[in-house]
Amino acid sequence: MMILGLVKWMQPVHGYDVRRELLSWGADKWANVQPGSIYHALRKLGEEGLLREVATEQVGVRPARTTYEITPKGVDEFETLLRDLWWGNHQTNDPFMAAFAFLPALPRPEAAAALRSRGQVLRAGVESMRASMASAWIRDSKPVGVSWTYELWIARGEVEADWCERVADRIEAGVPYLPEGLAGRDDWNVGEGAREQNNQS
Amino acid sequence: MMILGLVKWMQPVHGYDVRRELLSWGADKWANVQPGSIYHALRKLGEEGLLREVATEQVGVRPARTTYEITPKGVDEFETLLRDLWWGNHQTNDPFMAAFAFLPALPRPEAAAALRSRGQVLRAGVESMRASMASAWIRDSKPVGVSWTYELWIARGEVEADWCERVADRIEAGVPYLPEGLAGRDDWNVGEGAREQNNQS
DNA sequence: CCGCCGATAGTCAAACTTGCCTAATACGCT
DNA sequence: AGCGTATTAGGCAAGTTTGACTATCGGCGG
Repeated sequence: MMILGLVKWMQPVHGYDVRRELLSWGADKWANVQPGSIYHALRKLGEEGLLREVATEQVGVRPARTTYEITPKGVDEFETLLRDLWWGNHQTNDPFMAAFAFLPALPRPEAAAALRSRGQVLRAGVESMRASMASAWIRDSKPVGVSWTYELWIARGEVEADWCERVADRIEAGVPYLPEGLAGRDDWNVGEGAREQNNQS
Repeated sequence: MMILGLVKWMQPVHGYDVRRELLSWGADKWANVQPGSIYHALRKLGEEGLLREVATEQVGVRPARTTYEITPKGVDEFETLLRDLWWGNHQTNDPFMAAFAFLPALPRPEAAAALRSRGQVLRAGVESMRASMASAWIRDSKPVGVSWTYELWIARGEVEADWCERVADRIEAGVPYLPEGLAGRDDWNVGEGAREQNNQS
């Protein structure tokens, strides 16, 4: 969990602070940390002895907020986790790749169109990140790591947009989905008109 | 869920078949579908009326296996989901990016070394995929989509390896993590030797 | 002055995942 | 023939994640 890292960084914090920071990083998109998970995670880390409750102040009639702090054991665990992530190469799982596996399930024109659209969206994203990086706000008020992250996203985005267009070209050109010798229908008769056919495993 | 798609593709199937296919795709790595999830998913899809139980044959004393088939409603749902994934641009969430956000928590030499290592691992992966693509087995016995997928992974891998090396260079060159004007320590005094210090948020 | 809206903190039950377990048969090895 | 291991199917309880919800206060437009 990277909640641990945040607590370490912001030292005495309460859940809501963590939530805001996480959202400001847009971390709900690229880490799997939705706001709802935070409090549970904090409590669980507390039970494991990685965090320690520091105070439980109450301002007015608002819900009491509990402040947490990291313990030495927590620091240890955090560094272990961090090194794991930095050194290990964990496969990134991409929902689009999952969908792409079902390529033959879409009519060719639609598949090509979708890919082209995706390519454009990616390029737009790249442009917007370029603009962000050029802006003074990012350069002067955020850690440099942010820019470097953007750089990676830009590079990935460009490569992927190129790929989308290349594949779209092939699909439009009618490149067959299955190799010559292999039995099976080339497309999955999308929509209706599906009759029984022999599919031996 | 992409289980739905598999059932549609392999028509009457029982859970174990789905599991094997999924594993043979390596889908446990890039989709979030571990073998244990499959049966639950099948049952749930059945309850929702997207799948239909076809038979429950029992061979010998083995556990009975229930065979499923997709319903028209299921086909609809599948196509909706598929289009969603093809057209929408869902952010891929990458655990490494999460870890990279904590860059200053690692000593510079280690961070640089980790990045270089990562770069090499990525290049090795790229090479192995290149080899796979060149091999006849892939070309002649798998859908072309597989090769295209590999192509994307190769491109991504290369771009990312380049990035790793670029960033490692910068880290080694001692580029500061924080912009000039900003208060805060440059690194997070990793390891020991951490004494209390004034960390005003 | 009043009502509406957003920010503040956090809870909760439901849904989803996951790793591990069972239990019998087929198969290869000595 | 005896034995160990892999394969075949699938169950299950425990852990995680999530989206929706509560309830209040400060400020702002009308």
